[in-house]
Amino acid sequence: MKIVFMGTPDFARESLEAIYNSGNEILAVVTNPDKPKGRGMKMIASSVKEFALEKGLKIYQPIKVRNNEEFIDEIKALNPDLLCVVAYGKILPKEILDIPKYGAINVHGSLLPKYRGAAPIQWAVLNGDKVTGITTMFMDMGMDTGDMILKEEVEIGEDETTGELWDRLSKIGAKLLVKTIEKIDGVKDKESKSLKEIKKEVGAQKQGEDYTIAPMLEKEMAKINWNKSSNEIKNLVRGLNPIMGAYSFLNGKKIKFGKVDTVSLEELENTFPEIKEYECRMKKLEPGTIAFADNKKGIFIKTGEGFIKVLELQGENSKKMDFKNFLNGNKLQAGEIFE
RNA sequence: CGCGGGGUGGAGCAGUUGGCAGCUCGUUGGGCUCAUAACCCAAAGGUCGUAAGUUCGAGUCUUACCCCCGCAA
Repeated sequence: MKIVFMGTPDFARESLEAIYNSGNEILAVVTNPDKPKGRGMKMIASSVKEFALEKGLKIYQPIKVRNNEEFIDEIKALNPDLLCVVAYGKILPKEILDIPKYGAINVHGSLLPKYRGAAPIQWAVLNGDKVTGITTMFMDMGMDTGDMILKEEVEIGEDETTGELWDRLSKIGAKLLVKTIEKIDGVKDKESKSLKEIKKEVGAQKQGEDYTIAPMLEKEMAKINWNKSSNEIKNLVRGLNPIMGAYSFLNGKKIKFGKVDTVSLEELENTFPEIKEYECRMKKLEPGTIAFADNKKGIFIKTGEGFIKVLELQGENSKKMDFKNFLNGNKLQAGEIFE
């Protein structure tokens, strides 16, 4: 199969690499333009571009694709069999989706029709879902509304972060994409068939109507609301790690949380037997209050319902570290309150 | 030239108006203990990022350079 690949971040790179290694021919790679990024705002190439450069693949980096005749003509001239889109970052117009003979396919990081949209993986973790997955589909004009081809379920670990799940899904997505390509390639006499017939033979299924949307994450949501339950806070921390990072202020300083775990009052009493007599007082602590800061046992914070134990955190201008190291250099007092 | 922080014993940090280099943890040895990651005592370990300058004297002030990190995604 002669393929044009479109994608941008590391998530897409896995897929590109898998196609590259699968023996299919990559006619061109389309990725977002380099962006000023990082310290000093240096221009940084996307992960996909890096790989394409490494392998000497043809690269396009259009600033816009809609109404970009020149770009559209170039893709047309390549005469691709298939267009593979993985986290490209731009909405593609119909005239591009219609170019390839056997359609445009997409890898999406959820079990469609759940979590259509920009941040499916993040929302699965934020919502504390136990299961999510990968879906491949034929693209149409809607946002992740195309007919589904293959699906693979993935369990989400209780302590898994968005970053970890992201890594796993990018590999599964790559595998599934290659399988999907093989499936389309396996259709007999496909040259003489219409796209509609091919879809039918591949077994593409319409999505149900019970869809949900996973919109882009907003900056404000990263601030921890201590009145929420321990579980909700844990999901927030997991879901925003390592992107954005859930944070809170202590004495005017921003502290980001990398890893936390939920702790019930009972578990806290087992850890600190001496507090049994103060049980009432512990219950009355204002959410956000540091109940204990012990360099062996952890940092314990009261929430709206229960407590959380902080395992990994990051101070201002500092890097992420475990609570032990953090407490060596930063003095936290029980009774101090996060805002 | 996007904004900002920092380089001090193995780790995380403090170091005041320039005057013998400190804290917490870890490491090693010893003690206490039925026992311990707990407790007590002791020890080792730093040419304070590099180079130059100011000074009687610089971790601390000046200049240049190297390296690292945070914000933003």
